[in-house]
Amino acid sequence: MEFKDYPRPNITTDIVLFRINNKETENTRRKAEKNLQVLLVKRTIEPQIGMVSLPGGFVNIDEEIKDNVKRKLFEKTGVKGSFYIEQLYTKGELDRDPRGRVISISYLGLCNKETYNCEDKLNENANWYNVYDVLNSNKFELAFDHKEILEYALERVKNKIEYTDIAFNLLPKEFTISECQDIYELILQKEILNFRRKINEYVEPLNQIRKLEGKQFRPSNIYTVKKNRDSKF
Amino acid sequence: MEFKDYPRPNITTDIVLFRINNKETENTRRKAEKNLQVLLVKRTIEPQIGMVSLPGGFVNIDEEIKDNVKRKLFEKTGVKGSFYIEQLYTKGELDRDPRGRVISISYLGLCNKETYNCEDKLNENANWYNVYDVLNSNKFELAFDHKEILEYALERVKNKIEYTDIAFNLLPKEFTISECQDIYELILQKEILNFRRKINEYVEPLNQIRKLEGKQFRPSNIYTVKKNRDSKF
DNA sequence: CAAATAGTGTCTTTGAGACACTATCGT
DNA sequence: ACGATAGTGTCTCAAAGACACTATTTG
Repeated sequence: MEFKDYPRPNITTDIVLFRINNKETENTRRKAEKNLQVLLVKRTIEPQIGMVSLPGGFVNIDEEIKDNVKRKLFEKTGVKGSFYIEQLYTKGELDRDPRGRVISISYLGLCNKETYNCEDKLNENANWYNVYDVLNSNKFELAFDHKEILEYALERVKNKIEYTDIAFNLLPKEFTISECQDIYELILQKEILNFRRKINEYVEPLNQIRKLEGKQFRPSNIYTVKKNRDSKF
Repeated sequence: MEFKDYPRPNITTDIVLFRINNKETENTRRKAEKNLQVLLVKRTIEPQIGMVSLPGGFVNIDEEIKDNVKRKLFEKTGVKGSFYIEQLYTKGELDRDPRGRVISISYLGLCNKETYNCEDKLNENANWYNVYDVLNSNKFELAFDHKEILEYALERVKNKIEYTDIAFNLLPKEFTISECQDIYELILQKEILNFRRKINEYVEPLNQIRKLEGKQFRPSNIYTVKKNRDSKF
């Protein structure tokens, strides 16, 4: 038994992949440049040539959606790995792509230097962009409705970071409380008091210290995510 | 400029439409039969004939997704109206439909007797079912992966009811605190203390009283949803 | 008055916020 | 000692929970 033939919409995926890329300066962390980045591709063909867009592409009829997300991500940007992804939203407005009817299933991804091939070079037109620059300045223009999707992804992270442990997907296995706090403050866009205490139930100290070369201040403990705590997710 | 032709997956929508249908008994509300219901359709054709399924169907290439949800809902069940709907999740596993590749965009709907045509008769194979009966007893078998979608919808409501005002979409414009509490308790599946106080910031008393015929107890005030409170959504 | 629901008062416990304090490194 | 970050102690205040109490209806 088969379906009858009729004109079908195109199906694509798009992924909003975030990473953190903070740069520390001289002898201070406070003045560090704090960077929440998203992976985008500069368009080299019409329509919307020259604009940046989320990596993604058409879903084959015999391909699982998640496999398509990973495949297209690699083809367009050179990035692969095993990082956190979750479905975001499906957009299908009639006029969202001038070429025809396209329904796009978007995904949110969170990676860190241990969960993707960060040593490899990116494809020619792929680049990591500061999220807030992309959203707020008009130096970069996002193709199609990708700005909307990016905003939605950021909103999702902003919400879920408050009641889940997704933030840790942006951190390597071992991290300091300050590194973790940077992430929360970057995403929530505000200073957080008593962070150490709030995050305490989620983390576990290894009994190791991380000394930073040439930094003249107290080294911090190294922590990992606590497993088997009673979480809702 | 057009897309090239290639084999495309089928796109459908499915809607999980909830309503509340409590029956009061004799002279008491406490012992009332409390009913959270979902609208399902008995399948009359293969595959999975005889099972119940969520109303839905194929998206036309020139049809907005939300329009398709409403259209298919009406065609399959006879229900129409202007009630709350939101997108739930898009499922597209290769083997989820034996007839071929089907990607389904599911929606959650919440209605009440004022927001849909409840006076009209339902289509022959459509019916309202108690949600917990459907999920927990094995009297009803849900077709395809619709049980998973129904569980997901219930989970979504359960979560959002705690931090949004979606619950009020299950109530008519005017209601009593007890009616409202019934909904929260039905969905969260637990008794709630101090409910009146918790809901207070969301509701506003009209200065009217609802007397119930033959009920020998204090009549309650009538409330509406408070507008213009500073909400996040 | 009794039965049943509607609605309030108030005590206790818990957790969030503010912020001062101690600890530890390199120069 | 100083500058910078790491980490703790503790006070205050507001929200959540428990539960006893009052109010209003009809038979």
